[in-house]
Amino acid sequence: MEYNFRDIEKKWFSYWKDQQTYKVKEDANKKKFYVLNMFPYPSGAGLHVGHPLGYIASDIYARYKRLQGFNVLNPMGYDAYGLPAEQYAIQTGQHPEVTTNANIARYREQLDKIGFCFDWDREVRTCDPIYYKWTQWAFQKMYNSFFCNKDQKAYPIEELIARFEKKGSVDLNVACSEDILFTADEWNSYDEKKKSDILMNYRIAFMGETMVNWCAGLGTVLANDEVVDGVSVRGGFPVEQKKMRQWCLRVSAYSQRLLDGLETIQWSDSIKETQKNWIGRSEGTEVEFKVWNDNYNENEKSFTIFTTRADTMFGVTFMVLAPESDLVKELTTAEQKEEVEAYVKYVAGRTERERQIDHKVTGVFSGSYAINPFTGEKNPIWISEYVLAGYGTGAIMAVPAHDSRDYAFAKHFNLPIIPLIEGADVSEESYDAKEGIVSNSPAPGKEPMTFDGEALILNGMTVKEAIAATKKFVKKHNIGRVKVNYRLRDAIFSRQRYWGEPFPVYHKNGIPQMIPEECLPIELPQVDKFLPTETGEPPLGNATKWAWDEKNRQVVDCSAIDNETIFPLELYTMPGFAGSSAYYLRYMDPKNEEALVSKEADDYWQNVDLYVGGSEHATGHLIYSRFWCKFLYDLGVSCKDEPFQKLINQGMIQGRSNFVYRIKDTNTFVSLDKKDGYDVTPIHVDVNIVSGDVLDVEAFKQWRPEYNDAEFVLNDEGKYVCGWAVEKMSKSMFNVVNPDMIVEKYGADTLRLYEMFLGPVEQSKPWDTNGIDGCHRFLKKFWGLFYDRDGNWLPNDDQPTAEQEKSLHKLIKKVTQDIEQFSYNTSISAFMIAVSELQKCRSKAVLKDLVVLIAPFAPFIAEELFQSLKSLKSEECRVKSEESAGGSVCDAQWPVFDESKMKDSEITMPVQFCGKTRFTMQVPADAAKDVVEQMALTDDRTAKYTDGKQIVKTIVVPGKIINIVVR
RNA sequence: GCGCCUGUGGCGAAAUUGGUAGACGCGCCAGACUUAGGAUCUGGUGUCUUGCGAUGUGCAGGUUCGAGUCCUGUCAGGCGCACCA
Repeated sequence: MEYNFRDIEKKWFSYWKDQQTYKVKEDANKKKFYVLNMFPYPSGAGLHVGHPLGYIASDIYARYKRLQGFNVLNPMGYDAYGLPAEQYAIQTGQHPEVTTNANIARYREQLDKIGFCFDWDREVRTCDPIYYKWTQWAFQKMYNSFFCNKDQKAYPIEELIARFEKKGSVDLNVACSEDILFTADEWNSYDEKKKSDILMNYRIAFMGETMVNWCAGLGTVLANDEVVDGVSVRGGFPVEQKKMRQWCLRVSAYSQRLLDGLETIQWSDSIKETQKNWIGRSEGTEVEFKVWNDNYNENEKSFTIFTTRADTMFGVTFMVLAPESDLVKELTTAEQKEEVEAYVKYVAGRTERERQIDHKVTGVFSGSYAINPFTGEKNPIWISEYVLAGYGTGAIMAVPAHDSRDYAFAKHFNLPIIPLIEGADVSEESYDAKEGIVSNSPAPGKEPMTFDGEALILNGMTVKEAIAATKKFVKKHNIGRVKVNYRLRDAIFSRQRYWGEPFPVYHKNGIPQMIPEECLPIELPQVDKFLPTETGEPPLGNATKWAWDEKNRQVVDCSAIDNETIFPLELYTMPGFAGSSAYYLRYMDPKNEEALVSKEADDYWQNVDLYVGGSEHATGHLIYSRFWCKFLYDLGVSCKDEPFQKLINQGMIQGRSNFVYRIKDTNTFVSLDKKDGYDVTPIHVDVNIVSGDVLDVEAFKQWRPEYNDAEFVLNDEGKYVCGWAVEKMSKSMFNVVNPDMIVEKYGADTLRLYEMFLGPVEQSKPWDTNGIDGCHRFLKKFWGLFYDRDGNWLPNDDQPTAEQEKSLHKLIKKVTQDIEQFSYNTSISAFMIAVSELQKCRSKAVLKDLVVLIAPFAPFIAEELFQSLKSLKSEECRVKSEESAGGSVCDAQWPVFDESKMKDSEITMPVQFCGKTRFTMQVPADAAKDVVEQMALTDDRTAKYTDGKQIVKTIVVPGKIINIVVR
């Protein structure tokens, strides 16, 4: 009987659906395992063969874990909000919801064909009000929380208010946008608006006037990870820096926890490294410098700089302020005013992209000086764009001898350079390394400043020691403080778009107000246009029913706004990462209307054990999700403070394009191997009419009208061979391979097997349909173990031979190990070997284990054969319980590896040279004694064999002894 | 510039702790069965050499009885960060 994958796959797909085979419930008697894929954005193009790669990898693991007796949660859903649907809506007027739903339906259809064990009852969609209710809820919780630096934990904002009422902001150590000083009396005297403004400074979700990435092309602000090289990731539109009032999340508060958490999770080094860079922790020192100029006497005005090189205090020759710094205005003297203003204007006119690409040395003198606290010298204060306003204090001390940027600046403006490290030559370039012995600190013959009679002397110390000594000194004498800086910025949390979660916020007399929790969700209103309004408001400004009736607690028509009881609702929407940050929690309890996730479900499922997705989310989703999780952990909603325990980044599947070669100015196409000697133009040809790089000539003629009368120069075998290249998989290259077509031609099991056989899951590789026949043949051979060509059922009650047992157990060991390590390609190789070894095996017991082993990879064929084998007695089937005795292969038990079955004629023994064990080798058991005697004769290099030949190395493999004769 | 990763046949790739390099698959070659083969089966297939044999994991060294694997340098490709003080 033929392996009829079409009937088999159709049959078991409906069976699994009818039996709800993949439905999971919390079960205290079973250990849980949570497998998760990054949920897809349902784009209009549908799935190509690259998309399911990660899903297949995780599906195999999920099925394997289930066969091992775990209760496996393997859900799927859709990240349904996003720009493409909205852009499409703007162009066509089609509501994004309509396109999104159509795309989801298409995705689902494609996914269903591949045989995943998803529990679709748990599906979530980020655009579904019952889902985004909890996105809005989490936002409100963040709004009503602040972050205590000392405890490294979020608390309710009420606790902060209570503290303000008692003690004001004195000695406060909480995460904030800026330090604000006020007493309890002052606080209590403030009006509601003032209090609200101050609290915004501390809330975890807050509205702030910040520098944002404004993308005019998209009409919205973007987060830092959505901008690359000064242009938007989506669309590639230029992005400029602009100060705007936006909702933000105080992600930076969690910097240290985000960094520490990386130590507790099993992610790839490269992703961890990327996140570490993005968080950018740097330990340094803040030092106060007093200002000296015509306007200020000494001691009147000072400012703070941040440095990681406290050891270089004696090498400071000038100071630099960021052009955007508030200090610029204060420190510019009257005579420099004009020049400084011109410079600041010039810098403001430079785009982010320009600043990133060319690092011009520019700057202007402010007219003021700063007094170095250690030398007492007056250093000029300059203003330059190479100092960033957003990092540290926006002001630096410049040490040109030991910082390349300061060096370039000093050379350009002819400022002094003082070397501080013994033997450092700074005549050509700066010495940036943090190595060497400090000198010139203080310079010979110069008296350093004293503090309570004590002076800082660093000469003779190593750089490391000098940094430590300076830190200690600075702290002791209150000149500054030890400070840890992070590069991680707060996330801009609002977008000027339509197709996103609306904020559960209304504005009352300039003060944002939260919609009462019990009124959530606030649903996205209907609009007739998806573009910004004529007055420049975001698209939600087009909504007519978008006001909040405080008294009746409901959304009402905008025309009713009276600013007494009815107020306008927020016009911004949330960004894409809002809905994707905590979706993994929602899968645990997707229908709960009372909570994001119930205590019981959260306690049972905890967090994701295995997360599979692309590495491109390293600085986006994977940071935001960790932040969100930590916040929910502080809140007591999640019992884990890391969302994803183990992360696998599947590689990208690139396209493999095919080319035909048209002879210039003709409609004749020449085969690849004949093209030399012709002047040809390569033309992309649809890979779906090419098989094994051989063009289907007739299909090509039909492909495009202009090729109807094409002529061909074929090769000697009468074939047209195409050229090929690896490119991105895209429609325009005609190299998109659709999984449906593969399933139609070869079946889902073959597709699954082949995608895994292609190479390591984590590696990027081009899709090449050419090799797929090998996997399909393997499944046919596998089928052939059970049915002969005439359809006779082959398995019987024969006892397996020792050889067959060995083949099986070798396979069990290999496959089990490989799945644990995600080396699916090598386990498929092992299957191929095992199947050839077991060609003659008729033993049901062995064949049954084989079926269970293949089930994670090729579930359809496994189910079919398993059901056929059910004529076996249930204990032989090793089915776990009576009630599931008639059940699916999914409920079978993973075969147990038995070391004793592997034992045969070989043993492992150590080989010694000169009394030291050099290596181990496998030898026939009965020959062991013999070999020991032979090896006992060894000296440092040679071993003598009984026939008198000199041998340098003896490797014994099963059955034969290979001697390598010494040269 | 700094940090991380990867370099193995015509192709995708294997190779416990250093121990037969190239498993397995594709492709290719030969043969069998065929009217036929983009079906199936069998055998072969790193390179050079008629053969014996030599040689071979980007390149150059080193450690070792022994290196794809460890160390140093170097080249190439990829990724991340990037006036972050």
